[in-house]
Amino acid sequence: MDEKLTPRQQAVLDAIQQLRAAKDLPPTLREIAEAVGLKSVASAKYQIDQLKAMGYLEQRDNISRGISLNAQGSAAAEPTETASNVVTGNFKSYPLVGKIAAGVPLLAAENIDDHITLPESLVGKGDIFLLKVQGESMIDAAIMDGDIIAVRQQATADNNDIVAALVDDSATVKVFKQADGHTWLLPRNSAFAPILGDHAQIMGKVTAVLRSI
Amino acid sequence: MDEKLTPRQQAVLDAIQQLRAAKDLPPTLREIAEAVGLKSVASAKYQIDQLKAMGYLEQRDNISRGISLNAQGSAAAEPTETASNVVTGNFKSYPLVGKIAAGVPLLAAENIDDHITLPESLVGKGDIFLLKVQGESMIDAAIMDGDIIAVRQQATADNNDIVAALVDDSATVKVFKQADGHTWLLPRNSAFAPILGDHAQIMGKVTAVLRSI
DNA sequence: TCCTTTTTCGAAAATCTGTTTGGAAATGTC
DNA sequence: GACATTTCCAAACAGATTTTCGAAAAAGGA
Repeated sequence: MDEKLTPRQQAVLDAIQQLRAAKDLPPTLREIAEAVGLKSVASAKYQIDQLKAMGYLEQRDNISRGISLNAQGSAAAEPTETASNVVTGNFKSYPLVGKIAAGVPLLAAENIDDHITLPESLVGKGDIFLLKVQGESMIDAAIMDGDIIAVRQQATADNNDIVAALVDDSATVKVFKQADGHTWLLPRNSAFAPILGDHAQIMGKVTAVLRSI
Repeated sequence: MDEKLTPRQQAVLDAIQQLRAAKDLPPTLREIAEAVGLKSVASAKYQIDQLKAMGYLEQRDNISRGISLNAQGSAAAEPTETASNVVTGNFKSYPLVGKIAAGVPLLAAENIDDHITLPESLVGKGDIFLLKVQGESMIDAAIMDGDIIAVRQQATADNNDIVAALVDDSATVKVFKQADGHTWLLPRNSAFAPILGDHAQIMGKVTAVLRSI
């Protein structure tokens, strides 16, 4: 791969920068083609693909206006093939559920304290909400008081999954276990006792743990 | 038209701001709907139309991602008063440091495996890099093998800070302690022994812990 | 010239995104 | 309850945007 930029490539980069500044939005392929004098979007895409391979810019798949210039166009910043691509992943805004009001749907407005935007790759796919952990009952599973956990909503779980459950209208985080026809919610702290979870409502499975120190 | 914002309207404004910050792109109606828990794009459009009529935002016709917050809508810039403020912060792309090559600056390209974009409020301010934890030596501090930690670069630390340090060209995470004129790096796992850290290089202080399950 | 590589093009396909529509559900008022 | 208003929904639609494909044109090299 050649290190130098062709005039056309330079023009494309300039056009992207200019269009982005003008409208405060990254341009579409059509807009780029028009600005540079290419008559087909496919030609614009060809140029974009080249520049992407050289590391000058990034483009998110199948997302409109997903082109972003790479800060330093240094071709030295060859994209490492081994690198998992967490960067260009999707971001979503997840609700942080606070005190849970009895008899109210979990994600009702009155239950939601806040929204936090996180990369989907961190918390996983599905219907995710966030919960702030109270207490030390899961300390041996490396979940501390004050941690924020991501929970994927599901009505049941597999044995040994870490789940969030509603017991007597308060949320708790425990290990899910079914045995002898009963459901148990096990703490991961020898100072706490298992809870019989037959009447608990499983809110979902814990998919991520976040902690600010 | 009422001047006050309903909770939903506030959530929509917050979501727009967060999503825009996270991806550096205005969100689509579907992304907004998903973020605030609306199940139909039409509902999101309804909210957008309301806010547009109230002057909180503008939308360019028939162009993708054409939503822009109105500066005047300072009400939008302010996070909900009741909401804890993990949200509205800036988003930055942080380098994930992999294997550390001896004699090479920490953040040289060859040390960096990937970049992950996260809210600054989660990892804190300063020069932050990410590190994947290897081993169980900090399990009693709720840091597991495979966790990703955020490290704020600093040459020294206070007693009992959790730090990342370079010992014999390999990175380790320990508790920092100075006593008797010596620097100690203490594990948080009774199966491991303290390390004399007089010749270790402190890389920085751990400011956040992330774990995907 | 002959051949290879690079670049462009047009058209169709696939996907994403905004809009419209009619109705249902929730909420508030009388 | 009856009624109006607000909010939400699902589906269909139309326009916008990216992707793919084959082929042609342009550019270089031996």
